[in-house]
Amino acid sequence: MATIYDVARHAGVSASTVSRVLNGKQTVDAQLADRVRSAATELDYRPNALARSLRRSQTHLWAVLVSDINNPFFTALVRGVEDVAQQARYSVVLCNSDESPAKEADYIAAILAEQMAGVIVSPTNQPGHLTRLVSAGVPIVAIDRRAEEVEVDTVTVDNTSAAELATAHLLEEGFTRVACITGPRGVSTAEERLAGYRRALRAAGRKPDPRLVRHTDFREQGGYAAMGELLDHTPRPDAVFATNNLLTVGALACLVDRGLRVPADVGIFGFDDVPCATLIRPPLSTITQPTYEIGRTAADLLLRRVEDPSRPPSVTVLPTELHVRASSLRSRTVTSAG
Amino acid sequence: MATIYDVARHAGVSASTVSRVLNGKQTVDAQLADRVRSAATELDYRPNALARSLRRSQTHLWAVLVSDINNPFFTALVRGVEDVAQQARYSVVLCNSDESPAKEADYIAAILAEQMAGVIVSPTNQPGHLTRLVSAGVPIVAIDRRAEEVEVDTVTVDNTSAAELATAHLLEEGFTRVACITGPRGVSTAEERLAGYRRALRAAGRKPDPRLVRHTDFREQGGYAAMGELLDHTPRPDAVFATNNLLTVGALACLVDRGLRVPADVGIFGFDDVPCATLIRPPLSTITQPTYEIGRTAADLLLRRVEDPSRPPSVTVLPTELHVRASSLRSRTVTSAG
DNA sequence: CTGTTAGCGCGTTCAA
DNA sequence: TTGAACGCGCTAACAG
Repeated sequence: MATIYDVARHAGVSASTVSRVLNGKQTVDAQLADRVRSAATELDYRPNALARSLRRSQTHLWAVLVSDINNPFFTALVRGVEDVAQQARYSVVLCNSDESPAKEADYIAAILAEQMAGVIVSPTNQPGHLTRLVSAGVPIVAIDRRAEEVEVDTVTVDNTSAAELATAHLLEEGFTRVACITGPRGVSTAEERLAGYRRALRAAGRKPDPRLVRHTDFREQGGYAAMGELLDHTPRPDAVFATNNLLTVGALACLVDRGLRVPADVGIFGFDDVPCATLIRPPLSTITQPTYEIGRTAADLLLRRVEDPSRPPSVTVLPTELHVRASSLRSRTVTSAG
Repeated sequence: MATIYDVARHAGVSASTVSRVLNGKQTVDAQLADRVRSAATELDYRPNALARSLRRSQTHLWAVLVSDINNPFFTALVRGVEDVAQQARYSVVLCNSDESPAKEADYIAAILAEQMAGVIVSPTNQPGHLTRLVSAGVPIVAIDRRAEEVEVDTVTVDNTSAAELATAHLLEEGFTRVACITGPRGVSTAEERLAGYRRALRAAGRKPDPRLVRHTDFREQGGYAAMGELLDHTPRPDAVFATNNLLTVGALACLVDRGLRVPADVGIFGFDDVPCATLIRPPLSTITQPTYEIGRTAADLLLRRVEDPSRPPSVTVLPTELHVRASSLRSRTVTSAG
């Protein structure tokens, strides 16, 4: 690999001049600049990012640290991040903590060690993890979940209201024993969506029944098991609100395996888009989030923060959409909305 | 951030001694080593990976460069890579070329600039792309698709035979106008699976009809459009073999939208696991690949190549599984296999 | 406007 | 066994 000195020699100038030209400093004679540029292309010169970063103590790498790489919600979001990043000449790398605090810690160490220029993260809220990044001055934007301990830019949706709407819809449809399968305690999305579920029940004059609530990990397997438990106990639910796409799929799979009909035996309402939603019968009622926009917005915030690290942290709440389809309709014709 | 000099001062030794201790060189007095280690933990010293990499001209970052981050085949595979990488103390970052040669070029430039320690790639086979990595001496393993131009370690499956089996099954079921929806020309998986389809037809004494073959991009939208075209032309297929999961989903969505029954009107056989496969009715017949194993194997090969760059490139062919389900069964009861 | 000099933080010679 | 000196490739002071 050619270094900046090779280019300098080739163009008959000093290394600093090469550096200036290649970094677009306007204080170089036009003719010299041309010589430098042609020397650079001739030698196929590519600046050593390591050396540059060491000098500037900053890279042009952004990390997107997600809790589950197999969740299409997160991968869809990456697209939005990439589009913004590319325009600002950053590269985006995806890191998968796999819901494991240890892996998250490893990646945070790597992000720190590699001095990455910014991080977009769906926090697992392990004590100290994000603090480490913040105190190192790494620009951070939290997505999906709220970060605890630290105040950072956040892009999220109104989980509580969306969950309330979905649950209210089930109640209005005439379901009387509406269960909720939600994620781990302490994860803000799991808590907020559960809170919305409870609020809807209270608003309808019902008392939330703790026996109808299950906490589990945000995985298909978790949804499957939780649904099974709910069906095996009293009161047996006649509808279920699942607070994430994987939970929805798992719950549905459980219902199918037990030969229960949806929505005749059990109604179901899901959160997030489900892969192949159009192919699943009956069509699933879901709350959807603007995944691409979440990614874009987070990336925009990251850019602004890189420019001005002192700006006060902001919280952006993006709108959700309620899609009522057949899976949540009691004894009515199938309609479609949203 | 504390530097190696801070630690040295704190421990009353020189920076070189600190370096030696922290890199496990055995030539340091035990007592001194202890002092160094406690000084390091006390200052929460974390080596600057940039400086270290600049010096060693190598990072501890692996890149997995895939053509579609939304394809679960690729994200599932990453898990296998991660497990191997973690044990060898590498971090894995995922880069999404999004089937765009320009983006792939950008990421390759970044990989080169950041001097990443290794790359696992599903090549788009753009002229020069991989060559650039190879000539820079970056260890590479190709997955899914074969790399052209360059000879590199490759992990793949026997696409031709698997496709032949699937197509033969459709023919044996009595389908007479079996179509094939495959990926872009020049992509080895698309070509090989198409070749297997043709081989099965010939083996059954049929002449492959070019009007029943469609090339498109490996996207759901592509599968949808291709299926639509096939249905709008003569001869109208009574079965379709789709050579990738997204194509399968797209084709199926098209059939559903047109009110066609599967498999009564049109039979379907897919390649790769389809998300939510268990929830789709009728259950889909598919060829599945050992995604996790592909990731593990590729990572193992990468490790070996890092250790011994001179080792001759190898090709690992992993087994596929044929899962015959209802979508490909003509006038028979629904059974399940595999 | 240009070149010389210095140093980012580390690992690795070379002497001692 | 240890420390001093050097350089990885680059950018940012400082002079000229």
